[in-house]
Amino acid sequence: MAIQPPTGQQSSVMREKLQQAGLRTTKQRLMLAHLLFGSGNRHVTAEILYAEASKTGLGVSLATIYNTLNQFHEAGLLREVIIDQNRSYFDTNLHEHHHFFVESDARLIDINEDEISLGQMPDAPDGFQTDSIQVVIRLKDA
Amino acid sequence: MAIQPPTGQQSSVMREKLQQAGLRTTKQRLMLAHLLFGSGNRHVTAEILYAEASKTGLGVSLATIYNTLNQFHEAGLLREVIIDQNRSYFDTNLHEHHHFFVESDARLIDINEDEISLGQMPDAPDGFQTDSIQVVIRLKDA
DNA sequence: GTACGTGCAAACGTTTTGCAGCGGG
DNA sequence: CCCGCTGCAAAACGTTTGCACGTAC
Repeated sequence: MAIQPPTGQQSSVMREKLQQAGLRTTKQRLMLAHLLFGSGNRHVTAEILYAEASKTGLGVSLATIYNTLNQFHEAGLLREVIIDQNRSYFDTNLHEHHHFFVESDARLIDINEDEISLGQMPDAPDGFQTDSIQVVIRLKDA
Repeated sequence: MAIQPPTGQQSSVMREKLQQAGLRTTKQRLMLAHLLFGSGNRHVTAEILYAEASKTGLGVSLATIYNTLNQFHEAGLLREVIIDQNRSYFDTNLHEHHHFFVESDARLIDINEDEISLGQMPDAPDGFQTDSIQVVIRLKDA
């Protein structure tokens, strides 16, 4: 096995992930992919990801963060969660699932699949089809 | 019975509504209340309401539209529906209910209460309590 | 009369865009 | 080598705010 480049062992995995999505494997995208997909499911805003990315040696501009999040989203690597008027959230968990939203600190929490079950859901009105079903449970401090 | 002011017969109804909410009955608020509550349940954005208000004789500034929507919301006369990243929706239907969202034209449609039933919903995590449960079914053109 | 509402314009925070230069394929 | 990506700054967008004036009570 070849010696890994300084960007870390995960590089080749992330490299493949980007290539499969039809995206060029630039330094910034590899680094962001590593932050996003390197450690389980995550919910990020541009601001959060920018803060993390800024801590790494590699510099990234906020514009690139936005561009990259949008590209990853279009490429199907991320889901968008519309839950807060003030910022966009992206979720690395691609399965249809639902969320708690803690209003006091703008934090998103996955609802465990076996804790929720939908009852009867309506058919889409004539001329439309259902794209997705999203359940949001807003939480306040007890 | 006294002769009604030129603002129309509904004025006294709206006047009471505002007074009960602890809001002063200004010309603008009465006009906006009439647009919002005068004809069944509605889903409005600031932009939509501004367009309608501008058509009436009475002038209103966009800032007043925003202020008024927020005040009505705080006073409990409107519900906020977070469903679109680009604009805030307000709903005159105060009951907990759910929505279709037509992505192609950013339109909100109420889901009839008897067409939907929730199954098992999770308890709020420790330290929190459920504030609201919102189901959004996103629609695309068939 | 006075506290609150309104209108305007300017400020705000988030997100997008135009463009010159860099770098992956 | 070329086209796409990056960074920066500027623009765009919906929304909020500061202040002078007007008005409900």
